[in-house]
Amino acid sequence: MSTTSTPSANRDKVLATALILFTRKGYFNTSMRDITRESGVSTGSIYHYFRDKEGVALALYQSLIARMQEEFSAIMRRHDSTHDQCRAVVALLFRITESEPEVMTFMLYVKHREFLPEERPVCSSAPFEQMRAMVQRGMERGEIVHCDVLVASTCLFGGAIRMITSRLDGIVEQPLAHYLDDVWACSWRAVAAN
Amino acid sequence: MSTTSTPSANRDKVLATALILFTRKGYFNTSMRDITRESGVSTGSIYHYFRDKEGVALALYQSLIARMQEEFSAIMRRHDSTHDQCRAVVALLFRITESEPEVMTFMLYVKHREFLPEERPVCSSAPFEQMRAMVQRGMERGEIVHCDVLVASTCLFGGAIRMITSRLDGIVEQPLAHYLDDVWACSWRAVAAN
DNA sequence: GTCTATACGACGATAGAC
DNA sequence: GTCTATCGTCGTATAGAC
Repeated sequence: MSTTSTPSANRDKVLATALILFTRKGYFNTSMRDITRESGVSTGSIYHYFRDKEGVALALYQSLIARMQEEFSAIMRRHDSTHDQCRAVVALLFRITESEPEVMTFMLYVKHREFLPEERPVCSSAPFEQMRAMVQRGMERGEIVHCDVLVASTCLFGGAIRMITSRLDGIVEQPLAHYLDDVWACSWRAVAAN
Repeated sequence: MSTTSTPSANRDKVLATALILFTRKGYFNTSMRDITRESGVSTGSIYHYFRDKEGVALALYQSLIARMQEEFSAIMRRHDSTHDQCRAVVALLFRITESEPEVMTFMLYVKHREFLPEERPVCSSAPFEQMRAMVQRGMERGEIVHCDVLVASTCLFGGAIRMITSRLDGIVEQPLAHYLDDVWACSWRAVAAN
């Protein structure tokens, strides 16, 4: 019932392989030959589903952004206060970082601009706009100090996001769940009203 | 009086050109041909000074890290309290971001690991260790809440660093100086004792 | 839709004269 | 130290059979 009638196992296999290789070795260090070898799908088939190498990266990027957007929307429905919404976002990001590090790496850490020059930068993508919207709402409700929304949202999530990239870099030893309470305490204190 | 007797104008020209091109188009989108064309230095000369393309990137990376390290050391000498030291660091980073965006881009934003696999990630480089040392000291003095040093330093600087990357991405409209007071207020509140 | 074989261009790096 | 000319490799993408 999706727009493309046959989702095709091969197409998915290519995307899954690309996610692993792009995050492990980088986009430019991954050749189409690598993808054919690791996925077991032939060159011809790959070019049947995707225009070119960039097309593979684009499809991957958009599918991950869309997934994030849905998860964030679910959080916004599930929680009332800005405090609870934002904490749930951080908890979700921490959880994904541990269970699917490649997903997080590709979202936050891969320099899409170098191979997807047409695409908007991640930080202006839908999920990041949802994060800013939550903060905006919190300001209107008086939960968050009144100041520039961009500043507040950057400071609120900046620590957590840097914690994630540090973890992905191997600087942080323990699973992120171990730090969640402390990080959130600092983050919320940075912007909480009163 | 440096280790290499002749610093050579050509060598510097190559490094300056590489900084511009690597940050503007990315390392992999920049060919040695681009560097020869833009710098006006011939292929032969470049390979006289550097082992290979990676050698150019490495020399550039190390010179920028060294410069940062010196500037941070000067800050640590000039200020006493952790509060003042850390605020000076943020102010410095904001200033460099505006006056030499390529330097900041190359330091924070270029994925060195993809083309300098042997090098330690930026976050474990000397300047970042200096930042953690400042926080550690602040904790011992009672200026900063007692908690995991990594968490505190990540939360203290995370907002500012994300502000910088947002600015480099074009998300932030105003020069960073405009946000310095607000950002620092949030950042310090996140970790300040009492 | 899937495959193999291959064309073609671009790149990094070298050789060797000056 | 600097240059030009060139080599060999590799990677993307296509052609065309099944």
